[in-house]
Amino acid sequence: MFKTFSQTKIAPCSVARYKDAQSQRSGNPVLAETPKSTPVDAPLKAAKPTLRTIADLTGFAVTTVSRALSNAPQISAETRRRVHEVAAKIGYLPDRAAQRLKTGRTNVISVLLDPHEEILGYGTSLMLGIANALKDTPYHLIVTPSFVAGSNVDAIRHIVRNGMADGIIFSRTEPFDPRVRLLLEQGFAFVTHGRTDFSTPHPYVDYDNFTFAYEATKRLIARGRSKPTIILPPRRMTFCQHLQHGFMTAVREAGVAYEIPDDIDLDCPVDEIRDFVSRRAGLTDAPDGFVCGGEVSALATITGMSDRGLTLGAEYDIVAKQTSKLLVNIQPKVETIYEDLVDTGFRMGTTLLAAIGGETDPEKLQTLLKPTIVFPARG
Amino acid sequence: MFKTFSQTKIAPCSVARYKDAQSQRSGNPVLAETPKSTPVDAPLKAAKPTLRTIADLTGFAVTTVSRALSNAPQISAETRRRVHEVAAKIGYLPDRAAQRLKTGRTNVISVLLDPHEEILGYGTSLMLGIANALKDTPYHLIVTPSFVAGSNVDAIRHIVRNGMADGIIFSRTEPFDPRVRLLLEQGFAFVTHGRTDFSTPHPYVDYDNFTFAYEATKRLIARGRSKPTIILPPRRMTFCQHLQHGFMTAVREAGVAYEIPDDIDLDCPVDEIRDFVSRRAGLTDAPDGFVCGGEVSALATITGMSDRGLTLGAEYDIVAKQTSKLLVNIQPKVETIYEDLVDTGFRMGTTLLAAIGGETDPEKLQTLLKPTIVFPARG
DNA sequence: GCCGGTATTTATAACGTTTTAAATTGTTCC
DNA sequence: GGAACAATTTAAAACGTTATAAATACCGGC
Repeated sequence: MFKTFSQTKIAPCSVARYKDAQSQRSGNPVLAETPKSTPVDAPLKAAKPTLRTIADLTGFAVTTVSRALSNAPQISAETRRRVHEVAAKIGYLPDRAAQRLKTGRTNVISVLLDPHEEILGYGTSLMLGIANALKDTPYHLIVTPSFVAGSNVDAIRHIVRNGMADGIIFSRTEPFDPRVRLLLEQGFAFVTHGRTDFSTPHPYVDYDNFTFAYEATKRLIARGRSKPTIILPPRRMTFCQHLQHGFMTAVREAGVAYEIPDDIDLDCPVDEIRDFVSRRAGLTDAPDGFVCGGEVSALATITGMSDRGLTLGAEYDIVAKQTSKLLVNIQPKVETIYEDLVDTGFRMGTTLLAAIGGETDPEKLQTLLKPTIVFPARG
Repeated sequence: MFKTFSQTKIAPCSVARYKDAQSQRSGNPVLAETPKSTPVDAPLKAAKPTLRTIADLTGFAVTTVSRALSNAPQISAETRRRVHEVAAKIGYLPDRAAQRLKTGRTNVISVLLDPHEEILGYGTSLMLGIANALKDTPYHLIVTPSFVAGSNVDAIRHIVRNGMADGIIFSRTEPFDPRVRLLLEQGFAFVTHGRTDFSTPHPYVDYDNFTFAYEATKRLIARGRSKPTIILPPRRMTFCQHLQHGFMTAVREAGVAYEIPDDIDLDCPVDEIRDFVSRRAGLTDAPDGFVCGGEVSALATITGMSDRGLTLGAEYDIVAKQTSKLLVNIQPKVETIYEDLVDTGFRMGTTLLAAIGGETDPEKLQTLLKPTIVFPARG
């Protein structure tokens, strides 16, 4: 089970001749200079096959080959078969640049990266899901960071203005999000993580935060907590209202006391949340149940309460939104409701592809993911 | 400080006519149909200016304009000035597709995304940094996920084979990483986060994990801990050896007992680490000092120890690598040494650009980032 | 006023694809 | 045997840029 290592010598990465990283692309039609060449990876950079190559190989004209590959109707079945066969054999892949130049389609999806998404792999999970949806399509995923948090409308304007992508994905929407307004006005394909209050419908994938907050709060009350509270995201974001609404509904139904902290939110630095919770716990009428919109705030809450000598499960309970394996494995006493961000990304990807493909039915472009509630047996 | 909200009605996103997300790109030379048009964002999708536009406007030939914009030497100063002026005025931006088609350069950097990077914003921080380095260049950042963990050599082969990018960025290198071998063989520009043991040098940005582990271990010993241990990454990765080496050096120098768990690593699920720590703490001769390579493993360790009734700072200490604000703010008693991943990404970006630009001096393409040690005064 | 030479500009072709329009082949029918 | 027509295939042009090679303007010197 345990092993003692002898002190191993780390060979320093010796610095000798340095392989020129350039010198590619000299249109050598045969094989391009094979470098050291382990036999395995030798013939990689062979002459890149084009439509012309297939045309020469089959005897058809370039136009015919192009048509055959795009399965145009006027090509005979036999021709189509033969062309596809040869294309597959020589590993033909259409040149993105040429296609883009000719058609104006970029085959690019742009995902806007908010600095806030740095935390806890939110952005990464979403991207993984999106990439999964794009897997067997010609689409590439390019990430466009907005260096100024919140307002990446300039980045969007740039993408639209210069045709940098066929579609845009972004998160953290506000009720009258200027990004959504801009994209609707320009008729540019996009999908958001989160809804808006615009009267014109637009593609989105959202998590049902109302239900999350409602069920979470109910659970706290069912466990006998008499004063629930909720740590909300910044007020300007749409899903803040959904959370609040769900929380309030459960609270009203049960007729219990409650509290909504006003000067703290999920975007606050972790220590501020921790200190707030700790401070509040020291005053009278402190809450004994927490709905946490994220795992980090849940951890901050636990620490803050623990600073007052209060223990989770004994003096108070937490129900948190779970988006990774972090929280539940570290502190199993926190109850959670799961939001699958990889799946969310996947759905955003397919939704955007549908929108780009011309789908206009809002039914098919709007997804509200219901949380599945699986609380452990009452402990 | 606390505020009670009245139960707000959430207006459901009404579903009416749905704006066609397509119907772009009809080569309207003037302004393209202005949709609803808030006066602000109206003239966005104007006819995209090309070299031809500038040529017509200035009276020069297209070739001359191209040359002037690329600051070719044989263009007269006055011409260059005039062309730049007009280009700026009409907001000219060269067409990426045309440039790529003609030159073969893609102006694309590909970052490989390992599923393991999902945790704790590792990937996102790196990308943010890279994007920052690419900010004022024509380069775009495309993310290429490898769906099978660890071996994304196929993804790389695809990129190289089909000229999908000008350079590649990836992490988690192994001493004789097949990805590095492939790219060196093909003479393709890349930069890694982490070193290898190949005799041919290659561009990298790495964190000095030897020093990290050495200093962390020394700190534990200085605090009076008599049996340090270290939770290492998977053995196959290069930086595992660096960590181990640093740990062992400190241990040998001090002549203290130590222990290296063999069947647990940083990639293990959090609960496995927690359970392992807890189990071990229940046996004899348990370690009383932990060097943790990541924040998550540190949290797992705290919980595991806490399950045995052992408290951080009292019965044991932890020194962990810190890559976010999470850990220190949640549990300030953990001492940390910081690794700035955004900065790392930034350096990887500039390094790769240098490599693509033809730089071959290993001195300029290899960076080893020294941790700055700032431990609080002994408490 | 013409020469050689340099400085500057230009026309033309090409990158690999798709689109438009035209050409070729095959078939049926009188 | 050819007209009319459908089924296939094809040639040529275009997307916006850069590279090659050629043209033109400018200049001093004689």
